[in-house]
Amino acid sequence: MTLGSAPTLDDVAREANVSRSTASRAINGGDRVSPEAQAAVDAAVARLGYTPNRAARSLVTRRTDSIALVVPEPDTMMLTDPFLTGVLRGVTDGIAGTDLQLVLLLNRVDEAPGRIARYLGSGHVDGAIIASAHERHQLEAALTRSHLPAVFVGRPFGEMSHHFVDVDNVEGSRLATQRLVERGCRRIGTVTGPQDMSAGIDRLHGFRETLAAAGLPSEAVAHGDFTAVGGGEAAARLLDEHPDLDGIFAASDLMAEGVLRTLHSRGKRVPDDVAVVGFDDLGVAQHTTPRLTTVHNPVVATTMAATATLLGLLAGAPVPAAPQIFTPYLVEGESA
Amino acid sequence: MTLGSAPTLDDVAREANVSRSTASRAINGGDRVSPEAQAAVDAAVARLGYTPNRAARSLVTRRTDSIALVVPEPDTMMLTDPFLTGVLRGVTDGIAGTDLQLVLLLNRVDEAPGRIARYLGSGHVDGAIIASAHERHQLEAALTRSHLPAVFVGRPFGEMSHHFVDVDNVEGSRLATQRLVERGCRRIGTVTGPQDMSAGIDRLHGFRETLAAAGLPSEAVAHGDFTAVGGGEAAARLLDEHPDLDGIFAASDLMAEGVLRTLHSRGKRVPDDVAVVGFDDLGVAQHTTPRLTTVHNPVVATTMAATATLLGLLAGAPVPAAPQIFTPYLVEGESA
DNA sequence: TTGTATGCGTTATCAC
DNA sequence: GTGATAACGCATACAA
Repeated sequence: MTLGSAPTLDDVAREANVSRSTASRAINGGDRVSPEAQAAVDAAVARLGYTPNRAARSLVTRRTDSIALVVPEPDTMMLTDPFLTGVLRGVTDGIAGTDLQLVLLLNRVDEAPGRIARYLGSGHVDGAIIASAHERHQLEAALTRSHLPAVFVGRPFGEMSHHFVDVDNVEGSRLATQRLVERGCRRIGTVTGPQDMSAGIDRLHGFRETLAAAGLPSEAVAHGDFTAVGGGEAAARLLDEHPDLDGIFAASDLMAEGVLRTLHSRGKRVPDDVAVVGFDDLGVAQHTTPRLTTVHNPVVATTMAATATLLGLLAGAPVPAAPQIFTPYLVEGESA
Repeated sequence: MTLGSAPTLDDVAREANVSRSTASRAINGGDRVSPEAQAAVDAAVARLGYTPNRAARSLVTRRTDSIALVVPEPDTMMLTDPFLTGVLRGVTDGIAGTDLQLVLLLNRVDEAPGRIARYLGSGHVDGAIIASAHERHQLEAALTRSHLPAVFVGRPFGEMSHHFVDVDNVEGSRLATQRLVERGCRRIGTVTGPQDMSAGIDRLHGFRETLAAAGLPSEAVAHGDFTAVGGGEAAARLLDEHPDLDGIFAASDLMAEGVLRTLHSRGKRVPDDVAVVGFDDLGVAQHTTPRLTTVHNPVVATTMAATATLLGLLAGAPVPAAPQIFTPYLVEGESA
């Protein structure tokens, strides 16, 4: 160990008066090492401030000890979505206690497609958590090809061969829509999420099913993009086509915020003229005027579960039989 | 190259009928390789789908080809700050075109301090971008000790030996405060950012200096934490102590949002009773009611500059003489 | 339980 | 311009 360079396993071994292999074993779990040797190595490690060289370890173990969090979201607006925050928090907490690195893979502005898929397929990470997947990104096929352990946060589109964890979006939108129905609304519309994302699709399904079951029409549908601005614009279109609307289900709180703004600017009182229910409960619902009635989406828990599944996969654990689906619940506000 | 395992440099060399050394040279810049050899190697690489093994390369080059983005923010609320979004975007765009990995280092909930400092000092990354640094994190000392190339987004506290890029916070808050003064406000207060962050400190300085220059008192100060909730609470305290306030400078738009909410709940009209100016212009300002007058904070540009500086450091470029300071500007809204 | 020997895939050195 | 060959730091099969 020359001055200035980091201590190596050899330095530790020398310091502890054992062989390199014994030092290695002591450091990695302590299997087949005498208590004395273990103590000597531990002491040497502490004294030298030794940290294993990740590259060298990777080279022989053929693992990188890092996982990727993929957010293939091309829209800058989307990044401000508290959803990403929750995902970040979930993954971060999920790998706490492990020595896994988190490599963040965001879509770059104006970049050619395929970079992320290529990266994932190139063995740079041991596994991946995929959030906010759009159908057009075609990550699923690439993932299938590369055999990289991966878990989706939110149901993927294609063959159900991918692992995923999700919130029950159909049930959530059912809760939201049912609330409007029970409140007495009879002309109910919805501002949907993107229809190339499973969350957007599922929440529209729940909406339609609930209204059908209640014997109410469900043709008042405007598509949003999970942003506040997009939600406001969708609400404007909705009101133009259906001026008599008395209830709106917005498929995300961010969009609901835009809906409230549009309603306000058109002089509609909430909830008296038009009742509104959102979806997510990730912080914005408490800050709207009036406070938003919404459906709680346990993003952090969902993402932590996804991370746990991925860790299991990496450890060679038996494959879970079915995806974990988390249950949403209604959160009282003043808007419906 | 056995089936299922990734192709190695040896495979490429064999396929191209050259030695491993030549293949390596051809792949890394093509210095001292004949055009024929280069072409043969390129073809082989394409045919095999070869990607260099990062661990092996790291081991010999002693570089990891990855940089860390450090957000030592313990408060969950803070993560939702659009500031982080901008930083993320800036770093991501800043390393576009390189093959650098982005390793995200977030503070974990309830974690013992020092993990991030240890990680940075352990040679796992080639460099680091530090955002949202609080004084108590003591990253600066650790960074100085480890000699890890690092660039702060936002001025650090201690010795000025660290590289950093910043927005001119003093000038920004001067613009904001001056706007209130010119509008006719005479009893002006501020909701500050955390006083253990340079942005929080500097914005308070600009506020005080401007009022002093205008011959106005500046004792109406309440400390916030850069969150909407904290801003609202600070505004409440401010109004309790100074009921006659006719202008408030909030040191961030998120806090300004809380300020507006508090003013609304107390029946104060904005801007007629109390004018409000924020700071950041990262998306929330356009969505408040009324639309917020604020100061544009070029976070993405700032962070991209920080990333560029770091890349220069890694490339052994001459150290920039002085930190880059970006200039903020006022953005018209309806609140002041 | 311990140590010896080997190889992981790459770049760098140095003869040719 | 090219190709052997030696590290880089670590984990592990195998012998002791």
